[in-house]
Amino acid sequence: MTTKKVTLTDVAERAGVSTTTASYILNGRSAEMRISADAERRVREAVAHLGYRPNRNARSLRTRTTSTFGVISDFVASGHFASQMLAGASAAARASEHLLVIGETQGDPALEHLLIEEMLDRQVDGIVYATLTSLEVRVPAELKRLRTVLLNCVDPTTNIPAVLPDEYAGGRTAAGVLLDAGVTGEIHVIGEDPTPNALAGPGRLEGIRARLAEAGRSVTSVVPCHWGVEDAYDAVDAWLRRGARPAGLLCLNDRIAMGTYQALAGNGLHVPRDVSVVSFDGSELATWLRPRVVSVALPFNELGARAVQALVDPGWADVGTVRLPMPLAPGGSVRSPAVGARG
Amino acid sequence: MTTKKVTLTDVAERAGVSTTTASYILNGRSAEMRISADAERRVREAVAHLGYRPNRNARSLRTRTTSTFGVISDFVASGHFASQMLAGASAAARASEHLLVIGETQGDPALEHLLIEEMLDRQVDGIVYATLTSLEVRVPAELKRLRTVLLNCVDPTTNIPAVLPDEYAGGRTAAGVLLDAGVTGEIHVIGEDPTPNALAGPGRLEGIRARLAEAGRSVTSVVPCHWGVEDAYDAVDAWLRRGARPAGLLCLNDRIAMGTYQALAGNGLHVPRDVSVVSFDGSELATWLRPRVVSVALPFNELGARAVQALVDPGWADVGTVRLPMPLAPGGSVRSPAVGARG
DNA sequence: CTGTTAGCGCCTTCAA
DNA sequence: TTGAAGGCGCTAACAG
Repeated sequence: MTTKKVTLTDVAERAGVSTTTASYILNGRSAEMRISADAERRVREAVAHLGYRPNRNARSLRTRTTSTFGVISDFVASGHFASQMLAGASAAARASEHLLVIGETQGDPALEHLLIEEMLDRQVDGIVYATLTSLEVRVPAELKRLRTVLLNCVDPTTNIPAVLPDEYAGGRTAAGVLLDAGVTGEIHVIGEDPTPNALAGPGRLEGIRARLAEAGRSVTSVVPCHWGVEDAYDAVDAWLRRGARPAGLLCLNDRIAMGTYQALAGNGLHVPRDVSVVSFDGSELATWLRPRVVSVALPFNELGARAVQALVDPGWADVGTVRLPMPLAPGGSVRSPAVGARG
Repeated sequence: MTTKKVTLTDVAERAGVSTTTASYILNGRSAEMRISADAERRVREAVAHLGYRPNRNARSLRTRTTSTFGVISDFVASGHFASQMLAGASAAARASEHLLVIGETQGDPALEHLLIEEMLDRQVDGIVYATLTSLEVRVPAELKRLRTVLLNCVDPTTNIPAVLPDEYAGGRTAAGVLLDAGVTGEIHVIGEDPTPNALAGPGRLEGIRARLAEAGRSVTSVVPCHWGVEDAYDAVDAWLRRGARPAGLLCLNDRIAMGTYQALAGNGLHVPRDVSVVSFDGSELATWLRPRVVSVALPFNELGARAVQALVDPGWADVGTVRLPMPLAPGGSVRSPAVGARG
């Protein structure tokens, strides 16, 4: 039973109507066109019997719309981040009957250009331009002529809609956790973002500073280190050996938190008894530490979903820059008044 | 300068030739058709000048091929695994001028069915059916009528080509590391795969057993636990408290290794001085542990790439089941003769 | 209410 | 070596 291609014509024939009528019915315009109930019944029967499926390609040629969005991102691979954005985007796309075609540029502008063209050739209805980490970017010129939404990045030179996490508010949240817990000793920040054009680190730090200032406190020091586990371990270990005695630590991401945990343990310091720790990202890693580290989470799923929604939005052009809140993932890494959950 | 849609006709007109000629030239058939060098030059000039790009949709309607593959997977989101497969697949797709359209089923058969139909409606040239973890599956019937390749799963009831990691060989590798290092005491396995139809755990265990048997050794015990960090911690901690004194530990994945590390540390056991540890997956997590745990890696990128290559392969139907080797990711978790790298 | 007709943009047979 | 013409499957004026 090699299912032959069934066309609208076949359906119309079997139902004894014209393709026009069949087309109207299948596009839900039977009421509008006042198609007879009987014709409709016959067409639907034919569709079911023949197993007819419309050829979207042919339809697209006519309608100039493909129900497909393109997603251009620098890295689809690294960590569960980009992929969670994809998952959110994918779900949102389905909600509006779209499919996603993806392209990974690996940060290569030439490849990026190529992929964008490929997508345009396929007549995608819009493009989500995403970066793995929050970045200030200059989008390729061709995107400016299209229905585009930036995901996890912004281009200050254009007013293309953009969706990204509210890092500043996240920073405030993190600092607030320490304050609410009554941490009175020194509060330090671990990790300074070395990536050029990165938005996360500066935003978080700014939020932290602002919140502390409101309480008449301040960041005692910022320990610089790259955002990797080993980097953080090395930096924090050296720092502790030099005699640092922090009461609260704000790690700018979960990998830093992990390295920090290792360094604290190595120096006989216990979390949260001796030191309270709050982190950022809210990745799985945060839940793997003992005790689980309180982490201000990146809402990746929502980011992806929101970006696609912006693409679908009739008011797309005026969406502007959307900043999504970073929810708090609970843990046992902060002393006293508690932020719930198992440690 | 709102770039108007430029068609082949426009190009032909400007070049002073027929669309036929232009089409031949743009499809690289000018030699075959013995088109005059001058006509070719003029057409290329017109293309460049007009910024012409072929409408692949229109082309597809004619050629019945879309240069697009579909990827159906249960979870695109969870961890960096599926996404690495995607990255590999994406790169391989580009190599053969294809783009990927993705669909995440979340394990829901109804949704799966829907997504497959959506892809078929868009006339994809083939479908990669992927699972996040190695699984024995029953593929939906409709896929059997298509150019499909299974990724990270197999369906023993069909002979659809499949690409997955060679877990058995991986198990042998892991056991070999311990043997080569001269570990003479008890060797235990941590983690027994509770997932029904899972392939990874059983395959790895079988390989481990086989390799040890060859050396006249055997697995002293298999400590059962779910494949999560906390599960492993709890199980291993309790087990150690009961007096276990392992010399070598084979953790069935990296998360288990992490929990195991925590439990060992909590019981005053040092890696690798007191216990040698080897793990599976080769995820980033493996590199974050101190010392870095030796891990038999899942070649996710290659898996994805190979799957797409199989789809492109003219001999697709006869690809059969491909098992890719699991390379060893070095670390400092095994005593003596060393497996290179920083700990 | 339904059918006729004309493309969407491209490829390709056939004839010149 | 090139051009004219038909059609892929579908939608949408425009008649009836």
